[in-house]
Amino acid sequence: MLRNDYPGQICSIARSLEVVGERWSLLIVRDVMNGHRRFDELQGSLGIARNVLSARLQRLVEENILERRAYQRNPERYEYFLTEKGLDLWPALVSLLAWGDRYSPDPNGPPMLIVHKECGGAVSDRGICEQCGKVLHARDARPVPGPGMADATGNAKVLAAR
Amino acid sequence: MLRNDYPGQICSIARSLEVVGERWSLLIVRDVMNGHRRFDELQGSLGIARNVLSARLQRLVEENILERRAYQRNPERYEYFLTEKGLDLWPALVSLLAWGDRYSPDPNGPPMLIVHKECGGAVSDRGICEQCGKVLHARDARPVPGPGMADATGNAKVLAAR
DNA sequence: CGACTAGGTTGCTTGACGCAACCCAGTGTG
DNA sequence: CACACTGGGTTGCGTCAAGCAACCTAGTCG
Repeated sequence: MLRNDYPGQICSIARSLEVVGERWSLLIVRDVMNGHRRFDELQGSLGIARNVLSARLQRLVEENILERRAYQRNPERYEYFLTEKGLDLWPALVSLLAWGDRYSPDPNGPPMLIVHKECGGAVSDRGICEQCGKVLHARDARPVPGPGMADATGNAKVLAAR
Repeated sequence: MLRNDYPGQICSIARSLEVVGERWSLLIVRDVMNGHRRFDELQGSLGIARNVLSARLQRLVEENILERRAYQRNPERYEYFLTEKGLDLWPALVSLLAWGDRYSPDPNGPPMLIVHKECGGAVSDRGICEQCGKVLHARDARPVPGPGMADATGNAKVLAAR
């Protein structure tokens, strides 16, 4: 993927991409938002090489996008959680999702939908509830499998189980 | 940077990133939005290697995000323009811009601001005019150099001239 | 005649990614 | 007691993409 620097660019987009523009980074953030919190779970869901996943997680933790917490001792085992900074990537992910749905449509319909937890309304490309009109944030919404989601993928199972 | 495939991912975010997640791609789209339309201009502004820029432009044209048009003959010289598909990446770029401004702040303030052409209002992270409340699209807004923009960069000059 | 411009292409080197194998501590299983 | 399994990684190796500099082509300018 990307190297993580864009020398000479004086632009907040470039600065954002230095952090989350590396190959896999945004997909890791998306997966953690969808409830995948452990190393093996992420590795299986993404199909990413283990050494690369390890490097990305370290970077995302350093950048304060993820937080690594032990969920047991002896032996220590870890989970990754999104920080506020990580959760605030939600609008960008929603935009990319909407763009992908519009321009690379699945014949069966979108594989993933995002709905407003409070009222169940669909979420627009701007992260706004189309039913109640509220401007939403990561915690206000929830992914649900859409009509295009294949039957037996890991993602589908996890999403359906939530 | 990124390779351009995420095998096994059934997700519109992954599909979007297969197209625009490659290193430099989104920055090229941003630059074209900001009025850089020619090969050498893009190369200078971005500091990207010429062979890589050539490959990216070809891919973006293939994907119907950019359009290549001759602006003269003898010899033929070309410019690149955004298609509707390319223009529709604007909300995602605005989100990333806002995220970068919030979490990697420039001590002097944001280097680039986006304003609503019609009323001059600032544009929010959702691409909404904070003054008149309208949901905006690429053509409704315009970048202006912010307080953090250094004095003599190529970007600054171009932006100031618009 | 030589230099310059615009828009690339070619060749070489470096570094990131993918893959498989291995490691380690603790927990079952026969 | 030996053995396998789990979770969370690390190591080594080969390949492919990115960075850099040089070159190419068609036409214009001095």
